[in-house]
Amino acid sequence: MLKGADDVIMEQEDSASRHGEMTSWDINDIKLPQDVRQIDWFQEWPDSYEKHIYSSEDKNAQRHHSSWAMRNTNNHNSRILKKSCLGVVVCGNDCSTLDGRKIYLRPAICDKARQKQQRKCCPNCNGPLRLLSCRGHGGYPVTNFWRHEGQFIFFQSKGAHDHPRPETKLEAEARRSIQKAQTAFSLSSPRLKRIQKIESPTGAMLTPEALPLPLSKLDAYVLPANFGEHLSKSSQEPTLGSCCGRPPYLRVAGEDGDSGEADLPCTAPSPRHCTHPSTQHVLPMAEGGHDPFRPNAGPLGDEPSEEKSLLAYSSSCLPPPPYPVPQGGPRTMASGAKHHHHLSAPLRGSEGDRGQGRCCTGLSYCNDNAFFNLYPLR
DNA sequence: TAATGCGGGCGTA
DNA sequence: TACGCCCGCATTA
Repeated sequence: MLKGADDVIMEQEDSASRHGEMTSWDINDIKLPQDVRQIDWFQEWPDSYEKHIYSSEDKNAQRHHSSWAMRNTNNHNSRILKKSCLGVVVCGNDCSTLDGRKIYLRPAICDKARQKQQRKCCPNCNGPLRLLSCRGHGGYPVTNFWRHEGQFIFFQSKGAHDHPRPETKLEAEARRSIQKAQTAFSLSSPRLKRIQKIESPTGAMLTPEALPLPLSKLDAYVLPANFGEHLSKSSQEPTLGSCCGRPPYLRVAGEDGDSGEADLPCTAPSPRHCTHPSTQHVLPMAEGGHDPFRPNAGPLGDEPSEEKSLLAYSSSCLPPPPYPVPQGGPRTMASGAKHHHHLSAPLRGSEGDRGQGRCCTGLSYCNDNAFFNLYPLR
């Protein structure tokens, strides 16, 4: 079913790759070819030594997008934009989810944000996070070059990523959105506050009844429509949240004055495996390969609505193993992933941090991070 | 708040 | 000189 779509996409990619490989230009050439017969589909995961020519109308190309975490690098050449790969953020404990998947988070692009990110905990086991640097280009990070010339945008990558793929930008953004939404939710729901006040100190779970309304409201103005759709189905799936202590939505109002960004060290006892039941709810990205950049709109890739739709977010810690994997497309993922009132389910089953109080005490941001991982969307 | 782009500046090969 | 990298600033979402 999904396979067919993937095959088509793969063919498009192959075509794009072949086309790119056949080009003889170099990004540093004084003059780049202007007799381009065929522009390429936008490549979300360019790897190795690839060259592509995109339409200048291609929104993704215009924005110099990449699902790799690429940061701007000053090459003192205003004509050629250079970016270098930041690698991937992994769990310092090398933990695995129940189904054996590893944690591969997207490094924050902003230096400051990245430092902050590294002080946070593994969403799966609360262990320390570690930045796995990219060394795919002669020991240096893989570099991507972008150059706008006339109707085209020339892209060239140098080096082959020697690390797994991080979550995509949209996945990372979605995770943050969830965190914010969750924070707003916890701060704006008097009823929840009251319950939190009563329950949280003991680590006891909220009653499921306390959530539906605020949650649906949250979905309405924070999450994309289809995002809510994802969530809705999840309510039917049994989940337990006992691995990392209190679930994210149980943060006590005012617990961290910094909306969940407290800089507290990870206190997890280095579990090698976090057997959180819900980690089985893994988006089968490897199969479908969610790919918001896929050319479902053609080489122009001008799909703002598609881009904006945060549908089918997999758990941020659950990238598509084994990597690299074939890229899929929005269509392929649209059929899956529906989680929603799911949030209420763990409330019942979890023991909270009563028994593991030290696991995540005061680490609400860990739990925020864990949100997506514990309740991945399908 | 973070992503992104730009550009100055420094160190190294 | 090219390259990698750090930093600060401005803009944008």
